[in-house]
Amino acid sequence: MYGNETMTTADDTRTRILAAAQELFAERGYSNTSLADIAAAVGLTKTAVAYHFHPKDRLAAELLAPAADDMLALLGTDFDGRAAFLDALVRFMVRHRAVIRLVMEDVNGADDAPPGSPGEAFRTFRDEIFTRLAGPEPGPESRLRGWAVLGALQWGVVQTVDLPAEQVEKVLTRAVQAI
Amino acid sequence: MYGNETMTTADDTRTRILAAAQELFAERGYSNTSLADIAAAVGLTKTAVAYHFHPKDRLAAELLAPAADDMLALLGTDFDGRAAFLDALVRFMVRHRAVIRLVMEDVNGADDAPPGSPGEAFRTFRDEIFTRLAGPEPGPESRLRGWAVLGALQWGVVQTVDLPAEQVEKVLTRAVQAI
DNA sequence: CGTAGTCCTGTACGACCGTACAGGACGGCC
DNA sequence: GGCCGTCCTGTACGGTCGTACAGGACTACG
Repeated sequence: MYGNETMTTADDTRTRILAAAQELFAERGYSNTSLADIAAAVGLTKTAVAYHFHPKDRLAAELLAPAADDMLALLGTDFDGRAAFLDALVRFMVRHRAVIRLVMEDVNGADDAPPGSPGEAFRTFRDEIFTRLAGPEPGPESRLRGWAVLGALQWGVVQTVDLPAEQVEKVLTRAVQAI
Repeated sequence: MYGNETMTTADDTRTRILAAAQELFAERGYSNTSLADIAAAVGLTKTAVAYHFHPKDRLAAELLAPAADDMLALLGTDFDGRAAFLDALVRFMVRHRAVIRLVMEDVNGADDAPPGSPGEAFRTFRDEIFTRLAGPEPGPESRLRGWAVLGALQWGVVQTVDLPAEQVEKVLTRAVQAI
């Protein structure tokens, strides 16, 4: 080992990589963040990062794993009334605000969704959430309001990661239910 | 020329390239759209696209030119009351909804803003708009509401390009003023 | 007819991306 | 000591990006 000082070894580097990647993904997006960027933020080479997380997807997948569980729970349960669903949605968004950008946007190139790909589940998630918000075959006004809610939540949650979760939750819940 | 049929020549290709680029930028983002993608959409080679718009930036710049004028007007004028400013902001967003994603997001890599670059003006624009919305040195609640408004506008406007502008304007104005 | 200018293709380049692979430094275990 | 597995570096490959450049097809103009 390097010395008797507090050592930086083991899979602690994994978590450091994950933390750096989370931050960079949040501010630049997935496809605009290279392995070299992440490596530089942690003080390693890009091959070292690739060693721990083999395809680049795995980084996103690992970051998204906890959110994925809550996603299924959110889509699986029946809420009585729109307000209840909105509450649960806000809670979900706030809880995973550090990776919400990955959920809502790119993961893969944001276009075609090769079926069975990791990012495919997330785009269908976004659409599913939208359907829950606006209903199936929504009219123009419902569509507008639905997207407005999603946009307000995403931006509100992403740009205020430094604020306490309860406060964000409270304010956004009220804002979103007013839409 | 090719024949006596309606000819596709001249700088009409320029506008076709612009149209295709606008659409692709809107749905995939600037940095995730290559010259080859645009070229394929118009039925040309990427070098042909590069011939008309020399650095790639120029494509974005040309698309953003009309919005840039309104940006300056929006920031330059003093509105009495938040409602009046919100009205003007919604009008701006709806009018340029086809390129709002470029205004709000990437144009360049979305990170550092090399001073004097084309995209720099747009990030400072977003921040300036936010300051107008939330005030200077805003408290947590104002920050949250400000970003929620911007998010609602962006998503609402981008995802409903097929709807008539007046309807979008009306619904979003009400939604945003409720936040 | 010749010449210039416009529009486009083909090819090639350097930079960067994610990935693969060989090898080195190191600790743990026999 | 010898050996193996883990963690990391260095190098290299194929692919894609934006860009530069030479040349061809064509029209317009003298």
